Amino acid sequence: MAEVTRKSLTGVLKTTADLLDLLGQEAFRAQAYRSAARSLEATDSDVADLLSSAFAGVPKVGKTIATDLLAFAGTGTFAPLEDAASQVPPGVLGLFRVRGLGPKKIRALWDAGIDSLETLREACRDGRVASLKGFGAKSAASILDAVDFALAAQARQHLSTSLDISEALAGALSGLDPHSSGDAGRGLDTADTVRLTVTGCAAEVQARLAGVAEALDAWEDGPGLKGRVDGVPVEVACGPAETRGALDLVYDGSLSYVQAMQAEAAARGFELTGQGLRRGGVLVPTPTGADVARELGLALRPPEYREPEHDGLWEALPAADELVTVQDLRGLLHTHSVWSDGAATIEEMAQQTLRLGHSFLGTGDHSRAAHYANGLSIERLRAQLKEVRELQAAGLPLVTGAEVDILDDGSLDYPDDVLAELDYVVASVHSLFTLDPARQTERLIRAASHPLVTILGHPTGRLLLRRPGYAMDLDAVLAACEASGTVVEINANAYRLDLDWRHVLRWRGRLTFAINTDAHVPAGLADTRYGVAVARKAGLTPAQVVNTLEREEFLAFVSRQRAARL
DNA sequence: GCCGTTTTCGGCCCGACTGTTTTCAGTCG
Repeated sequence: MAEVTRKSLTGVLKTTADLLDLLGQEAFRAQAYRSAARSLEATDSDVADLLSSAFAGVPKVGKTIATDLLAFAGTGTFAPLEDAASQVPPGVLGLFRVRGLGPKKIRALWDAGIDSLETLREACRDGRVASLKGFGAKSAASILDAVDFALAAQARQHLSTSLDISEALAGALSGLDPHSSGDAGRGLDTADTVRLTVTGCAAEVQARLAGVAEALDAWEDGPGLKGRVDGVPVEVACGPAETRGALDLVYDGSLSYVQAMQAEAAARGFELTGQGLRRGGVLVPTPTGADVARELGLALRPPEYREPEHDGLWEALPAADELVTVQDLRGLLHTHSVWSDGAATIEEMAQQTLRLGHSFLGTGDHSRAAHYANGLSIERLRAQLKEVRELQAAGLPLVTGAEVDILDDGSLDYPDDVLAELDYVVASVHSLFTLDPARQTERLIRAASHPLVTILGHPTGRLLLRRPGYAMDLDAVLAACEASGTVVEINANAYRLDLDWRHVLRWRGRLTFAINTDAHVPAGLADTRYGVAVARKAGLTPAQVVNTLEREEFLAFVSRQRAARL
């Protein structure tokens, strides 16, 4: 079997929890597996250490779960999951990906003979769902929408998943010059297949990947292999050094860009394929993509700019070496701590920020309306400010902030005099996602125009592959940000990536952005790489990203922003 | 199932919203 990862450990725990809920077991038992998964996500220890210490000291992982997880690492079988799964048809588990369906409703559907996303879609259409007890016409319609979303999403992975797998494969292929290709290589927010290119032959790739990928098979057309890692489809394309440039270009994509390049090549009497660049059937050596472009007399687009949205636009965008990088980010803003729903102290988060090479941390815990997230009352916020001042006195570079809930009417969850005590303010929506579009737009415009709001947090509320953003007039909200000088967040959490790069691309030059991790654990502070991928696809330079400023410059920026609104 | 103990078992986050009901169950953040 493939090696256990943090993701495979937390995956079996979460799936077990879902199944126990579905089987009607005591809710707290399922919750225990979920808590254990969350705890494993939050711990900083690597998987090897966790296993060798038998999970000693990991909160929420007791004797039973620790023993079962160790057995899973050895045998690939997690006993509680096997037990539960044997009682449930495999397709039923997929129903947990449908928004609005929980264990009780899924159980009701299963009892009615609906046991997969496909059969659920049919049952929504033919009226069976609407006629079930506890369901109705409105439920059936919203479930159908959610099923279509889930079916479309199931073939794709988050950028973080794709890059994790890509890097694991690259490690196994070291020496063959592995290159992250395909959607993830271009920094796209989601990817269908994880693709790599290497210099070498298929037999060597196959030998290297034994034990890393499963179900490895040679391609039928051309040199390469396909297989799966953690259930995710992977493809490795390979070839000799003299065709590597063509290989990279073709497998990097996008499809429309490659087809355009192939058409340009044909117009010049060449044939461009993954097997190389040929003229009159004779191979033209092209070790790099730049060589291909030079032979064809074309400019080579940076991989970031190869989507259809960049057509006719990319030449006016900054060159790749001018785009913002993770190293350019000085401050990590909008972060959580144990004060609300984070898993680490402010001090631990700040230390990790410095270890990653950034220069300051901005606190950003939840405000009082966020009960579920242990949001801070005004009294607790002031106590937190006192702690921050002590940490600052001890030499930690911090700025104070909060992620303040935008209330029903667009007002904020703390009064102005409290907001004014903070160095910066992120305003975010965490409630009333289904407000009618006109009211939602009005609500967000009001919040974005508030004189003390520094940054509008995760502006659309989307969760990639899970739910679309709230219905509203996004351009009207972004125009309000432009008018009031409010910074727009690029939430770097790989499950959000909100604002979407396509909107950032459209609004670049008119807005200032912040690349924020929204980290709840120290490891989450490294999510900057995903937010930076968004910014690069949108052509952003460091000057357009507010948290490339050093601490004092950032504080001065906020002062100017506030002064301009008086 | 985990935790913290009154060391043997009770408590584990909860308010708001939605669509279904006919007073509330289920889901979400």
